[in-house]
Amino acid sequence: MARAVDEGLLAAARLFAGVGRAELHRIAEMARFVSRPAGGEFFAQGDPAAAFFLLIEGRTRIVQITPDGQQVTLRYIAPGEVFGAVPLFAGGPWPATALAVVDSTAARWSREATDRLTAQHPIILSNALAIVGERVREIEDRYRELATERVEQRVAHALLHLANVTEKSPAGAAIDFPISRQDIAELTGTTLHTVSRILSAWEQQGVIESRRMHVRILRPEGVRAIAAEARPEGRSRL
Amino acid sequence: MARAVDEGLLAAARLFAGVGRAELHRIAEMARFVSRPAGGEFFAQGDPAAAFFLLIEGRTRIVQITPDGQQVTLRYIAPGEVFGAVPLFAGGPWPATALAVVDSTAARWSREATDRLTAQHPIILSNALAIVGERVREIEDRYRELATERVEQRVAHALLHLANVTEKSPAGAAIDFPISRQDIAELTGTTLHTVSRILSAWEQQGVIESRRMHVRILRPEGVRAIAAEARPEGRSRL
DNA sequence: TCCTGTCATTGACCTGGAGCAAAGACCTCC
DNA sequence: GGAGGTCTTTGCTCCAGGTCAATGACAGGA
Repeated sequence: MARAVDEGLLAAARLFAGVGRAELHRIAEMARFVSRPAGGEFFAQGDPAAAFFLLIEGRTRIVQITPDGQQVTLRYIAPGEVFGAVPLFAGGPWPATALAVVDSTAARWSREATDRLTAQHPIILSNALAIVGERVREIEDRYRELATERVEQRVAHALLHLANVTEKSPAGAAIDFPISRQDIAELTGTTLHTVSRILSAWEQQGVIESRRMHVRILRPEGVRAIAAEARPEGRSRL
Repeated sequence: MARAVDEGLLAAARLFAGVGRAELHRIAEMARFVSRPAGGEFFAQGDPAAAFFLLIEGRTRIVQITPDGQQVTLRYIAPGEVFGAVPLFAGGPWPATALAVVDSTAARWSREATDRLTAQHPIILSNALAIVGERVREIEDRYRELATERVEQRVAHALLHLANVTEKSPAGAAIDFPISRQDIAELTGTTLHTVSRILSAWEQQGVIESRRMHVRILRPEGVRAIAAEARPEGRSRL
């Protein structure tokens, strides 16, 4: 069990950009460690927001649960990313639940620690603003996708994002954590059945490779083409 | 033509909460006025973000335009609300366009003015963080709606929001600016045809009253009932 | 008053993808 | 190895809502 935060990770985190090495050490000491097994939760929708987290290891997803039990995944968190900060700053209860996808460990700063942090290092406040601003942009993009694109395109976008496929990417990229059809459906606003059909089709075309709880992109440019696809006729048929 | 910002409005704006009266005066002087006729734009998607705005008068909407020309409305801005701030803090170009719905006037602070502002009044930074945080929450809620609710419910939610219907509301509430079926469609991720059919039905049931470019809610509780309406059965596991 | 442009309504049709159901394919633990 | 649980695949059906098309209702300008 880790006793001290890896300061390298802290230094790499955008939130702490501009903070000195020595200060970083003190900041690290203000954090508490929290570990959750796969499926466990760091915080639950409805509980009062009383801390923010920095994921150290593992993978976590932020999920909203509707009154009738449907789950909507807002985002996946990778190590080095901050989560839970928005509700802390905006006030009110957690609007969503943070679920560990695999065994995960996070550093946790309480509200009091956060207050001291921002008071002593105003730079953190502007960093946070930039980070949250970027989050707004991302979610707005996802909103636009959901409003205008067809399921197939949204799934393509999601896979590219989850597999960290960028402009300059290698030939193949795998999603490096277990993910089910259901998970992808909750992330793209569709059903596991539709996701299954889509992935089957793509696998037959050879653009991806997929086993249970696992997806690997074989031809990123193929997936990217589907994601960008405007509305060419007659290519449906899954 | 207004020469000086109404300081009352500034004082009321959350962004400046906690700033002294005298300081407020100085802040007001740092602003430039911008007026746009109905249909005009304050900034355009793709241009570099170089300022943030506070709407003084009128009504403005933030719209994203997709590569194939579809428009998606992200939000409507009422007087007293800040817009354009997120891209300014997050960096990069405007991710959307700000269109005046009716003749509108805004106060505009340049990037330089903003830098001075936040340097002199760190409180503004935390206010901004809270505001942006709330924006995240709103857009996430809209995202969840789009992913899980049917068109009719989304339109109901949109009308309630645009007409400022709250828990404790009067019997009837009108949307106090001109709005077309197309506008509502762009806000709810559907088509003007579907909106037209829905509004016609509601009008026949007497829950709303609607003329060209105009919608009035007659029975808020009726609209709210539609907004809350659970999906036809579908008891999920869990 | 008519003309023209914008907005709204409605009917008819079609389809993407949700819902349902049943049958594999794996995985883990006795 | 077998049993039971969890994923996945796939065929079939169905319908909400998108698309197409035509008509109607206003409004402002000349």
